[in-house]
Amino acid sequence: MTIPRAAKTLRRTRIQEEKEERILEAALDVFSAAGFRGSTIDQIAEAAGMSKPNLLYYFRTKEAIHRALIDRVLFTWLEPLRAFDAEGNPEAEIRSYIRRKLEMARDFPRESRLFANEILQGAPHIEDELKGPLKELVDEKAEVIRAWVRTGKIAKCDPYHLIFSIWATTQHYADFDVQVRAVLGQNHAGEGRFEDAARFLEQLFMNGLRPRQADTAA
Amino acid sequence: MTIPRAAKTLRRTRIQEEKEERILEAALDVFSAAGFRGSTIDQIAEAAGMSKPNLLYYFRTKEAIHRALIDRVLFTWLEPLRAFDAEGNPEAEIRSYIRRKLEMARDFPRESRLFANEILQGAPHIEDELKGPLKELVDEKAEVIRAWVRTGKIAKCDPYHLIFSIWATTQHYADFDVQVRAVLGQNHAGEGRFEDAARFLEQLFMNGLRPRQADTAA
DNA sequence: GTAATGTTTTACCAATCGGTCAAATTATCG
DNA sequence: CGATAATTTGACCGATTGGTAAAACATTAC
Repeated sequence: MTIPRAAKTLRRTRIQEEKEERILEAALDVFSAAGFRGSTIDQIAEAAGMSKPNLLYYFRTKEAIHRALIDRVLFTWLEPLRAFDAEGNPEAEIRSYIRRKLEMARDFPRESRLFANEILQGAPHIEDELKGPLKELVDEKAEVIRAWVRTGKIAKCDPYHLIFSIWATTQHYADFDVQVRAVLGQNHAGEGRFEDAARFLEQLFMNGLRPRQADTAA
Repeated sequence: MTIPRAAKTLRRTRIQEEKEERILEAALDVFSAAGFRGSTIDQIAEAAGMSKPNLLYYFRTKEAIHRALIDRVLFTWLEPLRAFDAEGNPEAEIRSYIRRKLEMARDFPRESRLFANEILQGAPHIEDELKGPLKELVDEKAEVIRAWVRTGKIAKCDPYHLIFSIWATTQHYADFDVQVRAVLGQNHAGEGRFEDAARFLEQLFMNGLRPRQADTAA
């Protein structure tokens, strides 16, 4: 008598690990390109090179695949923000945060789109993660930035909106890639747009946040 | 013998105008919240308060609804960029462009999400609009910005990435609204976040783009 | 080897999808 | 009014959806 679902077994077999890996990889492709509702189990199964019932042997529902994928990707995704260091030089920290986020937009666009799709459609599956871990992390880093403002190391500004603007500008190059390509046209076809973007954004934020007379006075 | 489709009649009746209006309004609700593939005709029909066959009497396919909606919204959506004036004062023009875009994110979030969904998923229905009218408009305005840079009125920077960064930062407040709310939490619950964002972004871009010694020299 | 367990496939299901059809109903016009 | 055209409805269709059942097949442990 066989126990029907892989989840029931405590010890995971080699095959289980391999197949789950393949499924999550395929699911990232599909979910990031079409969102949760727009994706089908069949698409994921085909991308993973297995039959639908076979896939459902490893993940019982579409939601289970999605949840496993989110859980797996979220931690890595927040890595750059976590690396934001209170002790470091403000200018260098912000600059390297921008660079890291931009590198992630370039190297992991599917992950970016996965979250973008999810949030855009009201975050029905990750509301808790946003209000919990994410908020706490941002609150913590906002406090760091606020301290920098207090000590006059950067211009007076709202730390939350500073973080939002870095998220928005960097992730834009992953999430809205087709638009960026369409507007830039053939002449900027290569990956050069990421270097141009890095140059622009670093300049914008560095000059934009440099402390000015009025700040230290107040 | 009645001609089966509303589209066949040359003269549009009062009822046609009213119903098409209601359908497009409902479609904006549904498409902006779930994307094209994630939306169903039934959802739109229910939101419009009519039966599915009745809706299909006015628009023959789901794509036709979507197309009509895009056509209708796109022009208005580009209005702020079109208003960008070469003759005006650079600082004032950029500042008011940011303000206008932010107002649109606040007042027309559904329109913003409609396009965001579309572009995120590869822009399958608006590729032509991106590569055509949008690109041309951006090219034109980029030239204006480039002229400002040449005459030393603003800092040396890539005009395309400047435009992208304004799009990204302002639309962020519409497209990623749930995340912004989740992170800001209850204490910033009201609409105050838009004013805070406006203050932050104006400061960022004004200071970030102010011409510096090195620019005028080069 | 063989028995137990783990994996895959085939066939299937009910619900939902986009869309059609013809008949019934309502508005418009002379 | 009556006739004609415009609108609405309910019943329906084939395809696709998420998911299941059970048997066939493969692997592992002893």
